[in-house]
Amino acid sequence: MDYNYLAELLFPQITELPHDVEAKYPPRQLPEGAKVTRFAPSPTGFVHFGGLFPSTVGERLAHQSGGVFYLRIEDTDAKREVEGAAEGLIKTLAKYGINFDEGAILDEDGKISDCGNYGPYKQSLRGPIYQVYAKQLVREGKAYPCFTTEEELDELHAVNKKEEIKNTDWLAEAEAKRAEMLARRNFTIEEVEEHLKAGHPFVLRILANGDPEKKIKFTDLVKGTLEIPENDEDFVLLKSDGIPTYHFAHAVDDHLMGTTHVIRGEEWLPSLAKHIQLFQFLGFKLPKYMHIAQIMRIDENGNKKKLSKRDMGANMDDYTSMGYCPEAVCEYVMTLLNSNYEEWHMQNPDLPYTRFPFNIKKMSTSGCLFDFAKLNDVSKNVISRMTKEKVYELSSQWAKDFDPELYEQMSANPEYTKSIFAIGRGGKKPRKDIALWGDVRGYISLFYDKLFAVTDAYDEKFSKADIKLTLEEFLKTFDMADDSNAWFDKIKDIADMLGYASDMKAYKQNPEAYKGNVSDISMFIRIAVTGKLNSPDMYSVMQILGYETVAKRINDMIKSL
RNA sequence: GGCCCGUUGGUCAAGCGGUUAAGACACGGCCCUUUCACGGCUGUAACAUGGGUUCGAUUCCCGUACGGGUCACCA
Repeated sequence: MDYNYLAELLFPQITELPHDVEAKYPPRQLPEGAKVTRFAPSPTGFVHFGGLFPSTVGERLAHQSGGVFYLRIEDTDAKREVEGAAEGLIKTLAKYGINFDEGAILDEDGKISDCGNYGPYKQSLRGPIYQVYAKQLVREGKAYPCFTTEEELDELHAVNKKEEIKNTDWLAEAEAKRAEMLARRNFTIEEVEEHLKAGHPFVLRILANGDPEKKIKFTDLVKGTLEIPENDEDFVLLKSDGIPTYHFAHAVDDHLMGTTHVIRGEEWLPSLAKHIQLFQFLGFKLPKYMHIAQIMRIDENGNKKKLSKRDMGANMDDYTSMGYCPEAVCEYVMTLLNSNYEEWHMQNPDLPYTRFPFNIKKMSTSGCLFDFAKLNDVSKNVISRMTKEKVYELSSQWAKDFDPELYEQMSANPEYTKSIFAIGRGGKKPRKDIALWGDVRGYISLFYDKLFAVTDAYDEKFSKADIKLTLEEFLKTFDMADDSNAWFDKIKDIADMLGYASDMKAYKQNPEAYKGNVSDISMFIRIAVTGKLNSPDMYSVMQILGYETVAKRINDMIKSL
């Protein structure tokens, strides 16, 4: 077979040779040890929590080593592409500190444009480049055209749709595939010419030379040493529209763009043998690989499943609407990525996570479950460290978009709102009431007449007369000028007067001697003033509310009793 | 079904041939405390399983079970 002739037949329009292309992509001039990584999403929707993992790893590794982190858009499947997804992806990623040095970026108009010398960074714009290498592979007898249509393949295998794959007769399927592959390899130049003359589309397949009985020893930076069977499948390089498949694009792009470390999910492990073979055929140096474990969820049967699109917590945009700080999410991601992150953070509570020495060796090899409880804990700590100004700024920003009623109240008097956030803030042991901005309403609504409501009721074991008396007595002597001790002494006086213990120690020694204790008296007042059984320090609350409001709420309660 | 990967408390996980098998989250108790939150102390709870190798295996090897991934002109 005259492969040169075949190559001309298939790609008459391609005149460049691989070395012409190589000349346009000179090796990068980077310091020793600098890593070049990339994030390469396909623009098919929102950023997925699972996508945050490889992108965070890539970003950290590149920037920690003085290397380059770039974005490549893998838009080789027009059918699945979603309008505007790439733009959304970039914006969301930026929110989580994933910033690119190079690649597809947003210009001032919010449109995608290229930045850097190794582009284009959108695969749909790189068609001719792939074809140069495709043609070369044909010349070398390492790839061949296949005119079998998709429909014919479907018929041949009867089943190859995802849903039906479980019920497949696997042995028969394997034999059929084998036979078909051997048959399609036996073509003549004349047949090819006929097909082309008739205008039939073709896909370009690799001529696999692997023996699955033989194993390749391979070292993955996360998974360690792996043994995988050689590839013997004539997988598709170029689809019938001339656009490459992931496999081919991966080899050509990562080679040309100088990627040193390929970071991707472990779902790619099964196709690794294909990639190794391709790099070999193409004469490219294999990059280092890191296959990172998937994030899991629990399904209705209690089994772990890969966290996927529809799942709670998958869509990063949901974190924004729920009101999680990106910083908290990033920290949570770090705790999952590097097990010693928390320890480091305890020793360096004031340093941002970007200062943490991220270490590949500390990465887990098995998939972990997504845990909202842990995220909330991390998040509470992050927010508790913020100043009241910061909390006001971020929470009102959130409320503006997601809780307009709350926003209206908060922003009407920013200083007032900040004073609420000041309660128990600062110092060594700050309050941790807020995990996400969605918690803010519940925490501060009592401070706004429009949002205030009495939601907790008095326990029926207390007499209404006592409650009423407490409220009346409190109001008689309530003075905004009192300090917290004087203020509380007055409450103690009421307790004594009504036969409730004002001294907790005395009460504990002899509870039968009293109707209750000062905490009950406090509670009588608390429900009237805050509407709830639990609240932040009541003295502080009253100081913020002011005399008028406190008095009004107490009087309202007295009337309702 | 083939191939690949994985398996330490409910969750995230230290460990890398000899440990009372860390820590964090969650949960329970106690203390502090006018409630809550914070903080302090404390408790329950784990090496999937069977064989080897070894003086000794959570750690190394093999099998089994279980879980996950993948088997497209999708990435």
